[in-house]
Amino acid sequence: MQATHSDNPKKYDLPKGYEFAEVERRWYLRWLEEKTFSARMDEGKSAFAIVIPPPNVTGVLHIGHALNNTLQDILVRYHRMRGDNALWVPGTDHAGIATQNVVERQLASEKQSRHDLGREKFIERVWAWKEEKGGTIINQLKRMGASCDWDRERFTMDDGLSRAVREVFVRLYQEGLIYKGDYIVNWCPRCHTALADDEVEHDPIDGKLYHIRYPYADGSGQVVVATTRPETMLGDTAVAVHPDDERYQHLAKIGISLPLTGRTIPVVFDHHVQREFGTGALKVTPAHDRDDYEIGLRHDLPRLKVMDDRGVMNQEAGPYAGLDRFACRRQIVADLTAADLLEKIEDYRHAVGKCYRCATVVEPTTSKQWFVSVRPLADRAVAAVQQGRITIYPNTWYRTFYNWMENIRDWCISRQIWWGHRIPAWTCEGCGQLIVTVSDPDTCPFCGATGLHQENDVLDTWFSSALWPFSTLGWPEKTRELTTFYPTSVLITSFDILFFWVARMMMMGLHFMDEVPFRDVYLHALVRDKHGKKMSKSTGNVIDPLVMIEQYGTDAFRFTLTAFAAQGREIRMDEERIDGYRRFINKLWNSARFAQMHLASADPAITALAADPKGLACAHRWILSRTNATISEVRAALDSYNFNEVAQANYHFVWHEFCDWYLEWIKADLASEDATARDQAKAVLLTVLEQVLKLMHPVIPFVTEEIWSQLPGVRGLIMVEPFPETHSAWEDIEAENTMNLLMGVISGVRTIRTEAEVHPSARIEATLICPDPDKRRILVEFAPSIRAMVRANTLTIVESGLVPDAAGHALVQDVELVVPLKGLIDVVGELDKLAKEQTKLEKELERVVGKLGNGQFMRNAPAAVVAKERDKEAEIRARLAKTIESTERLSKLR
RNA sequence: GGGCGAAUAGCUCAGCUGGGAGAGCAUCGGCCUUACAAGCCGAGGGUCACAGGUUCGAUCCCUGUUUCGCCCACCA
Repeated sequence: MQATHSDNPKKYDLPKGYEFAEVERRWYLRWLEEKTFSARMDEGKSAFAIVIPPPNVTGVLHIGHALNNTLQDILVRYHRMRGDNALWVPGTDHAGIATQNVVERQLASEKQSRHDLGREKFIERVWAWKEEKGGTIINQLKRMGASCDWDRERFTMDDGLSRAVREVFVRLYQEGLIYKGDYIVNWCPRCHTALADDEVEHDPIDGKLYHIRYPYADGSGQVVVATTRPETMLGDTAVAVHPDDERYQHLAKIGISLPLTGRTIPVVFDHHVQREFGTGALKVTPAHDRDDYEIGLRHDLPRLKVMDDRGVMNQEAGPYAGLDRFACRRQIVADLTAADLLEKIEDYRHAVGKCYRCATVVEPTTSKQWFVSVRPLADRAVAAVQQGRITIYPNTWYRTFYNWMENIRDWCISRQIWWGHRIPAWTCEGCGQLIVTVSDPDTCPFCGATGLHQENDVLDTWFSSALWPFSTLGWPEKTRELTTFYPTSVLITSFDILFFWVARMMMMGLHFMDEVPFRDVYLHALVRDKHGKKMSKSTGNVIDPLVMIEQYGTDAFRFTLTAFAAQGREIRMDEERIDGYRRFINKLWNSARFAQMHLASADPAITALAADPKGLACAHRWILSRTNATISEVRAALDSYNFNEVAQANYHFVWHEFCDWYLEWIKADLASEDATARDQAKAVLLTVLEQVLKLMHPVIPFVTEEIWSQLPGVRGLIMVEPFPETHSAWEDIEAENTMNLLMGVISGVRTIRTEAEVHPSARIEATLICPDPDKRRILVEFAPSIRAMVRANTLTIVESGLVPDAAGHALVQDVELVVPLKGLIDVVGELDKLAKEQTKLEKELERVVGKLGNGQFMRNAPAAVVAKERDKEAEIRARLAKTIESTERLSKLR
């Protein structure tokens, strides 16, 4: 790259290609040094705050994080430039099970288990791991350019947040909203912990449905029950049938002799039973099935646990004790078959719950757990959303949100692992009382005894993250941060944690702060591969953000994510697009290089010329008007979270208006002898470039900062420059119309050239036939520019005239473009094209005429639409006439 | 079983409250026109999944169908 630079050392200060790696490192360090990411706590300004969805401390940056944090950074940078007191709070989540797993694996490689170390040592070990390796993702966020206030980085287990967690737990307990209960939970036999309902994933599997004969205790008959899990029959404490099921009315007084155990169990009548399913009789295992648990409660059935925490059959399983649950299933099936009690086995596809961490089949089981009564909390969250105190984007999520909140169950918050917030509850060995306090008690407040035992369980990780928006701002202290930044402005996250996290933040925020945690929620899409598949290591379709950054640069990668971030549900990431946007960054870079070449010696004060564009040449007024429109579009898109439109508007403006037309157009001015022309061009060039760099800085911070620093004059950082605002003085419809005409004419002539295979460097003679006097004046005025842009020796502009036989011809608006051709033209090909064109126009005309002749249309359609149709008709007629004319002309040449 | 979403150019996607569809990449043709060949100038390419309905008019609204995807749910 340096080699190309030295090709022309005098002319260019910037290297020919954008070298992102060095630039990105340099500017990020500079931003950190100057503390530009720090919130100023200036209470006079309006606050804009975002709390980061804390990534797992074990995490490495994946493409979902990349998207999530790019969008947040865009908003924070935008608001910072707008002059808001902007704060982006970063941090990480202790991620209970995930982190514990990592360290346990480490121990396993040393042939140790956490039990060998004991709880205290194990936790020390996890902390050590966290200190050493836990910062990975934070550094990766920095490479993404994230402008977080790093001095405020938090961790869900740091002292302040731990204090908040205890405070919340104790208050909820005192308010009766936390209780400890015997309950059926989803148990992961591998992780040895309870899982929340939403931590269980249901996958359909091909299983079997076993139909088992349960004989009556008196030997007078039998009832057949169906189950997918025969091993649970050892824990059956009833058979249930529907109360209205006539087939089974006689069972009221009959007991069932449970096979293989000889226990006698009752028959109960319960509405839950589906009469149509199987035989309409249901075996009831209250200790190992959620439904059966409920039935058990209603009929006061005993709960017989037949498995232990590892999924191994226990003493209650009698001869089966010691068998793994699946081995036990096989044995039971064999024994039932031997006893001729198995009526049949059917193939059966059904959903099985699996642990979201390790995919082990979850075993529903009863145990003592801690719960939050969520109903009252959920109701407040629903009310807040209904009242519009929180706005959800995109709005398709409202219904889903309400639906979930209506059906929410109590939240099991205890986890049987070691890494996490240990539940602040102690049992007194003396009096047996439960003590729940913020600070560790020395003695029992009830009996004064000193033997206190703290709960072994820790809290669900989501419990602490639910407090994140206020705990990170210093709660329960009454801090300036809280009064300044709470409620935060917007939460940006992926929709898959709407319930895990977002809803719970609403509940906790409303309960403890009496105010919503954020005004807006923006739920972005899930990033998939280009075929719509989930990215996963096993399928090998993962796009690694860090590799993308190395390869294409952070800005190109960020721009791609932004361009993809429409308000949908999934984003299909295509690496080719990243490459495309890398070229865009390079294009921008080179436009700056061009500008630099002409502006090197310029006084930046010349931009004052652009403040009032009235006296400027048309192209300048046009680009300022387009700049103004782009500013307006970009701001609107940012304000409404339409990120893809931000990218789109900038891309189109920079490449296709600023570069393709404006820069080409002003080349002549910049080379002109006329000092006024040169100054105007320089002034507007610099003005537009400044505007566009600022406009794009939130999306592509590095390259904009680099270019900005190279522009003439002494400059501060672009990241603290004011964001562009629209100027009504820049809006200029007339200039836009004029330029549209000129650009149309130029493109038209170029098309003729290309189609006639005129060599690009060859000069042509062109004639423009323009009956409209106003347009003719414009064409005459800009003839030199047109000539340059179409490479014409002569450009004749006339009111009317005949088209010579051998000529390329086209119609733009009502201007006829004529290029006489010396060489051969492809008469047959041309005629073919004209014929095609003619039928197309005739069809269109038919439709338009039909429309205008339709009384209904004329009566009902708005005047503007009718006028548009009329214009269209006139235009089609004119084109049609010209097409027929051309056909006749060319036919003569055949 | 409920709920939600998607179906638009070869590919990946836009298309705001209904007025004959756009971009990038890919394809084809031509250019080293000194900011950029990581580029420039052009071109081709679409029954907007299917069938109805509402409307003067439907890619857009309604109903149904097909295909795909997601979420929730207690049918053993």
